[in-house]
Amino acid sequence: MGLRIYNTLTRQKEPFEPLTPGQVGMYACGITAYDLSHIGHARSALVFDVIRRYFEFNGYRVVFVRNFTDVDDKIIKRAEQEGGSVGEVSERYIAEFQKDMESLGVLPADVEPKATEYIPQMIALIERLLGRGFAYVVNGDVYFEVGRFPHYGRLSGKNLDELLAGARVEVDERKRDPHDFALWKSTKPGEPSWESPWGPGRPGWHIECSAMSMEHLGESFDIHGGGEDLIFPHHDCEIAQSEAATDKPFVRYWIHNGFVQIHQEKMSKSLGNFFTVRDIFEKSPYGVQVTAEALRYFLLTTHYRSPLDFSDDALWESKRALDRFYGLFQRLDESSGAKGPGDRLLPPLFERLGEAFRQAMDDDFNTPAAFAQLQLLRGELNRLLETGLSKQAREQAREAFRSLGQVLGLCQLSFREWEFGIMHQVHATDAVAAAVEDKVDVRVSKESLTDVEIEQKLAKRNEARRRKDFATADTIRAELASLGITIEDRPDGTSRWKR
RNA sequence: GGCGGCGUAGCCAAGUGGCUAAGGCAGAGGUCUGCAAAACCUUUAUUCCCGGGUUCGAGUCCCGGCGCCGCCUCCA
Repeated sequence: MGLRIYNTLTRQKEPFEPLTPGQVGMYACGITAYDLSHIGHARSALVFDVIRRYFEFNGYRVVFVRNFTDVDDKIIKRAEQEGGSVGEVSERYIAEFQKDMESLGVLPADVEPKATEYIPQMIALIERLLGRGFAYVVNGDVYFEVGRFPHYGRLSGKNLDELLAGARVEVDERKRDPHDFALWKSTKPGEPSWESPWGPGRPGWHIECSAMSMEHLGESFDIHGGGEDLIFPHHDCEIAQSEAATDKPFVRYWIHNGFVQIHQEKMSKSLGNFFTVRDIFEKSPYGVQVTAEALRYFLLTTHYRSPLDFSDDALWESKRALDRFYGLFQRLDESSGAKGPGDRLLPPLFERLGEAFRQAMDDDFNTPAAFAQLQLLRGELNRLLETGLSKQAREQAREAFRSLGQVLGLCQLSFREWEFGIMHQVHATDAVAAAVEDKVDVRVSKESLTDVEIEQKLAKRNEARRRKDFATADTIRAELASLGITIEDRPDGTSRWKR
């Protein structure tokens, strides 16, 4: 059936047909680098990361561009506050963003252009617009004249009359229409500026994405996306500028992700109700990889276009769901020497659930439905494990999760890297609060025993169990439990353990 | 005021005209176990915010309510 994508432009799902067979050009609006990224930024980055991974999973050659806005009012303001230069501020927060994305397992884009490195392209584009009569110059500023572009507002479904009716914009007397937007802003004292045919200044926000995307992907390309708040005015302005300049359709598929909310309210800097990605990692009682996977899982349990309510409880619920996967991976790793009566059932199982997984992802990247297939596969394998699977079959099973999980960036760790402990008895939020309050690093206490020491204690315990000395056995188990180590006894008298 | 979206079990969340409404988390009972843990089995929505309508048939389409959210200004 093939991939179908919900296109904001047409407000319906459409079959995906790339401009060039086998290739995909996609551009995602990245961050304005003036502060640490919050979970909302992470969601957006993750959504496009997964979309990109899924295209690659399907064998497309993808060119993925994600930009950085490194000059704008907020960065300038921040630089004034911090006493640094605009370049220092933006460089710092770009580095922080990249650090956060690496923690989260969001792959770097193929190109990560910065606005200030594309000034010549922007100037060229503005000149084109001036030459074609879509823009005008006023005292060193250049504005795009929205009235000249017949479809302005098509993406957001707005028209100029409606916009005016609800206008909350300050009317700038120099503009011919209140909705005309700046392509080039003349410099003010103390601000960074570049030379241009209209005097020193800096680019408007919208023009940078048009210039950078066309530079790397061409005047028409497949996919452009970002948070849903960018639909208007940002993306409508991009369409207007780009198409006015080229007379070509700018983008074929517009993809927008929904917001992260806190208590049913938009998470945003201006509302002050945000959690940074850094907060999550710092407060987490788990290591980076485990926290990242829990956060990824959480952010993908809701379809990308729906709002997603963030809470600690919901995040750690995702962690618990992942525990079940890694518990299975641990069992799959054990060499029991079983013959494997269930082996022949595996190929059709992988076939069926793998196909269902692809169908889910094909349906506008329906990650929640795709998760359901992985969970079904988990259940089936747990059952088959009881009937018996050969070592080879178990390796294939693990590989199936690795392969499908690759698309979502999940299930890639070894079970020894996963951390099961700590949250089993204690409520997640309490544990986090306790850890923060007591300044106790929970991870330290969990790692206070080496694998060898654990094995030694287990050997002592199982020796006691053989003597039916259950008091001693239970004492050892309690001791390990207090260190965040869980014991699971096997039927044959041996035991496995989890951190 | 204009535009758009959402309302499915205790919680999270798929499903957009047709077999018995996915899946997860949490809960309950059971199997296994010395006891646990894990896993497995059973169990949790005669019903999809409310009221009409279209249809042989609707959670799914239409109309009208109610509630919530977003955009219209920088914003992922």
